[in-house]
Amino acid sequence: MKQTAFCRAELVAVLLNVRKDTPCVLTLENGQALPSGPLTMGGHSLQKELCRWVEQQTGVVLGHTEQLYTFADTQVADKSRLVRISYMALISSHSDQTIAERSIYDYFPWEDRRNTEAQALLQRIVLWLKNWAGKNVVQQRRCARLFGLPPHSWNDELALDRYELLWEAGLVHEAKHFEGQIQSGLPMQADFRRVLATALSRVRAKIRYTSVVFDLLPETFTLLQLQQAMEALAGCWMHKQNFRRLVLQQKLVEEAGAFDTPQQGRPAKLYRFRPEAGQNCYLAGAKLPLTPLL
Amino acid sequence: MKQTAFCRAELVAVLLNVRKDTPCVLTLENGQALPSGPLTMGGHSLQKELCRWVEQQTGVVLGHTEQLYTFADTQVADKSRLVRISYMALISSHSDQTIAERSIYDYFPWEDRRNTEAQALLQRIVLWLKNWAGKNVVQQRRCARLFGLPPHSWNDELALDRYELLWEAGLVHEAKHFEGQIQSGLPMQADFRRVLATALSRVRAKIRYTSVVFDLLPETFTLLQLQQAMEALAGCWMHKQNFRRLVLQQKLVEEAGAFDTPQQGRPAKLYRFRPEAGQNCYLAGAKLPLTPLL
DNA sequence: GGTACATATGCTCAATTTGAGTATATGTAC
DNA sequence: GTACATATACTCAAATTGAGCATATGTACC
Repeated sequence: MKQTAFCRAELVAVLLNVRKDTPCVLTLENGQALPSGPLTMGGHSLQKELCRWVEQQTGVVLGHTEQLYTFADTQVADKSRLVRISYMALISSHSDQTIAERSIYDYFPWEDRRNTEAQALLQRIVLWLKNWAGKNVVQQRRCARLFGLPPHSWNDELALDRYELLWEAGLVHEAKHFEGQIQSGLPMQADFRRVLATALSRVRAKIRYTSVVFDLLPETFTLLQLQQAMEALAGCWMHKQNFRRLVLQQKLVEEAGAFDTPQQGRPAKLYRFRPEAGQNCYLAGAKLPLTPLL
Repeated sequence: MKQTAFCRAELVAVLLNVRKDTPCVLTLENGQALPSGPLTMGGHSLQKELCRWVEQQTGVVLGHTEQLYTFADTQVADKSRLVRISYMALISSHSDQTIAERSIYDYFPWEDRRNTEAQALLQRIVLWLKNWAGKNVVQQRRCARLFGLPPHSWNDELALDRYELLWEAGLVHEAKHFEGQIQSGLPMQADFRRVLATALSRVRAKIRYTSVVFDLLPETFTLLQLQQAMEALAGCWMHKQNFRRLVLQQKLVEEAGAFDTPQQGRPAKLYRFRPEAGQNCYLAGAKLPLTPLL
């Protein structure tokens, strides 16, 4: 075994947020970077350190926080290692801090299946991939699985895998052999976009079987707001009545006793999350209660 | 922001394996440690580095490998940070390497709900916890949720959370204020047992909705073997006929054309995993097809 | 050959859960 | 009070699941 290596360590944060029907991320440097900073010495857990540090930097109070992934790049300059520990944190959308946020889908347009323009882009991507895969059956299958082609159906949780595939296929700016024909979302510095893709995959998986969506909502909310948050994150439409049934039957929420004050239409009841429901709610078994494709 | 901190970095590996009906882990130092070593310099990805390093050390070829969690302990000696990046890797049970393995349930006896002795232990743990929680409603609820008391049911995926709760309650040796009344599984050095608990939780979650179980099985296997691997990991019995139905209906496997040669009983067909099935199989929606509690 | 055993495999059926609607209620703006 | 927009209630067939019984096919031993 080789000698112990000293290296630098950094924390990277993906701060997520939902504004009405858009999932947002806090970015720096004109949308090209995620907040990050060196790991300091001291007796705190990484998680606590991150929270404190983000609060100092942005004034934002973090909700659910979770570690994503640790990358270890080799620095070209001195061949030393740079360890990047990435975290995802959810911010309640009621918090009125003005922070520079962008839609996650600015970076992954193909992930928003509610947007018809983006779906046209997806068509072009798929064509390119078909060409890229050529006669390689393994890659053909991979493309089919990841992009929901014929035998398969679209799986929103595979956002990270899709990004990695596009990277390999040279379809994103960060790729080594980028081929610039297709407008494939905003690029970011370093590995940041990959970290963001990791966060998207993770949060999409987690909203299904935990109560993390509620960390993105204000204290009280309507069922429509809840549904919109889910739709924003999952990037697809859901069946309204069935969604309500799912939520109410499981007693995940309780009435807050007040009503919404909408611009139009009948005011909706306000609800609040029932902490007794705990972490394990099935806000959608494995499949989301989708709306039928038009 | 403080100055950049240099720190040491280590890799830790949880190597998992299933022997008939027991989930095993490769350990060192008489079961007290997990294989670990310093992160070396060099241009490889962490994952590749880990694989190569484990192969060198143990001669074992790794199947599915995945990052678990990164811990950052503060060293007492010089106040520097030690970053530990932990990985879980699955080993096909056909590999005939003789490696020193222990049952995972030696470390977490309460997690094996197939074992009646262990369930007696669980009774005692729950009593202790009730006493520990006292009148603190939050902790009472937490205990109830994690240990499947009245309103809740047992959730095998919460192994990590349970370990953390026991740690806080001073019921495991590693805890700061350990109270040694209850024989609560073998202890390990440093954070290793926590890393192992992370792996257990992770693998239990993953076998439900991905094909990782197959990485633990030999090339061809019977449906019973598949079921036993699931049962070993989940720590509970499953309904045989319904399990078969689930697997066969989804076409996750194909007949290998040969038969098992058992000691007793009718020989079972051998199957092999169908790679076309891809990663996303629902080997159990959210709930496992359990056998009714006698 | 036949009996005991042990496991594999096939099949049934009621109870739930899901998918996709239709129908009705209750607010605002004009 | 009419148009609109959204909320909420309820229905019903299809699919999935939970639990079980029945039958098939092997070995070991008399």
